[in-house]
Amino acid sequence: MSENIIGNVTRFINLEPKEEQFFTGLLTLQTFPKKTILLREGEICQFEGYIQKGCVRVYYLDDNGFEVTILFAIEDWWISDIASFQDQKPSNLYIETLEDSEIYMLNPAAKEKLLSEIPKFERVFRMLVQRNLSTLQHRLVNTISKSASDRYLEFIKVYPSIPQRVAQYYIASYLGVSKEFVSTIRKRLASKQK
Amino acid sequence: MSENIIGNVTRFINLEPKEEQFFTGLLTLQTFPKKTILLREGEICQFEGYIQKGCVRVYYLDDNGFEVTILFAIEDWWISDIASFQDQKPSNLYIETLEDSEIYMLNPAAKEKLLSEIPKFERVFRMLVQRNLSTLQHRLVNTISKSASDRYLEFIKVYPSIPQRVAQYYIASYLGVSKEFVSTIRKRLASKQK
DNA sequence: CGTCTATTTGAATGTACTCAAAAGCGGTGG
DNA sequence: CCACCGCTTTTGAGTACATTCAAATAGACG
Repeated sequence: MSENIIGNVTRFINLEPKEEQFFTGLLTLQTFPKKTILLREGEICQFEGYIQKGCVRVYYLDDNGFEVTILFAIEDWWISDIASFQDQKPSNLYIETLEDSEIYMLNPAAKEKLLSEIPKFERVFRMLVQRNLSTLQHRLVNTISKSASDRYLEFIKVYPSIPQRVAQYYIASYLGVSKEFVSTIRKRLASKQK
Repeated sequence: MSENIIGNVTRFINLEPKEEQFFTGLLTLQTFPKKTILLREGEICQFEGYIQKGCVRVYYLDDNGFEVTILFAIEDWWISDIASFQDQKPSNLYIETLEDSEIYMLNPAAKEKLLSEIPKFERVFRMLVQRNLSTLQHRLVNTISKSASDRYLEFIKVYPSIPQRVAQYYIASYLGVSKEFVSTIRKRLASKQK
């Protein structure tokens, strides 16, 4: 049933059977069709979500109305706008499903209950934020110091399944290049001339 | 004495006089000359530091040995490699003073004591990490979607004091452009033609 | 099979980079 | 006080990487 999310959490902390039950009792499994917007700019994020099945992206609309993809998330990943969620303040991000998805949703009240009942969950959420921060740091450095084709290569190494699952222009908006240029990169790589 | 750091913390939580004393008792005020490396790649970060006076930068050495500045920090900012500090694992960042600096240092043992004694400090550190995350997200989006001169303009708006305090090539390594190009940008801006 | 969307291709352009050299600036010693 | 040295910034020429725009092709879905 909810094996995966337990597996995810127990990478960081151990749980008694009772604690597992308490935790899963606080979650709601929701299903969303492809292209559902789970959060939009200006809204307050009311969930931390664990993706049981599907694919989601988090993006930002820049000053020119251009979408910049911050993050792709697939099975076994968590998604949220944590700043908006924690402080209950308006988000400046969008979160959208790219496939039909099943997501375990944890709302603010449930999270609070969870943390006061089983404080060691603090660690789980801290780890998630930290990993987020490290990933983002690494990505910023890559964006600054690597060529687009190197970034593409690293991307398909880190997310091997994504290129088959999402449209190429989403990948372009993640890499920070035009959709045409992703096509050019792929052509070059295919002919091995890098 | 330690007014500033108290002011910083009490933006997030209220402190009784006793709690203030307990907190400041855990800190060590250290002074470092310009160009001191406080943390280098491979080391484990043993501090969270509050800058009382001075200027510091956090940078990363990319695959070509090129420095990418992640962050500048001046008075009233905190610095650390939080992932390395929390998990006591080797860092991949460098932290270096750019001016003679006075920094309140909090070591892992002291932080632990602080949190177990005054749990509401959890909030302070959570806010710091979150702010970090938001800033980094914003910076990534800018790096992807704005021209170098727009990024320069935003930089001097956010850090008005930095250009006067640090060498231009540090700013270049923050913006993700060559040092020569920062010079070109400045020339263009000076002649108002953007 | 036709329509809509996504991807590819190519030409022209622009933004930022590299390399090399010159100029500016701050400190130090004669 | 001036001359020199080292470090930083500026300037310019040539180049590379990535973009825009327009058009052609390919894929997906009803």
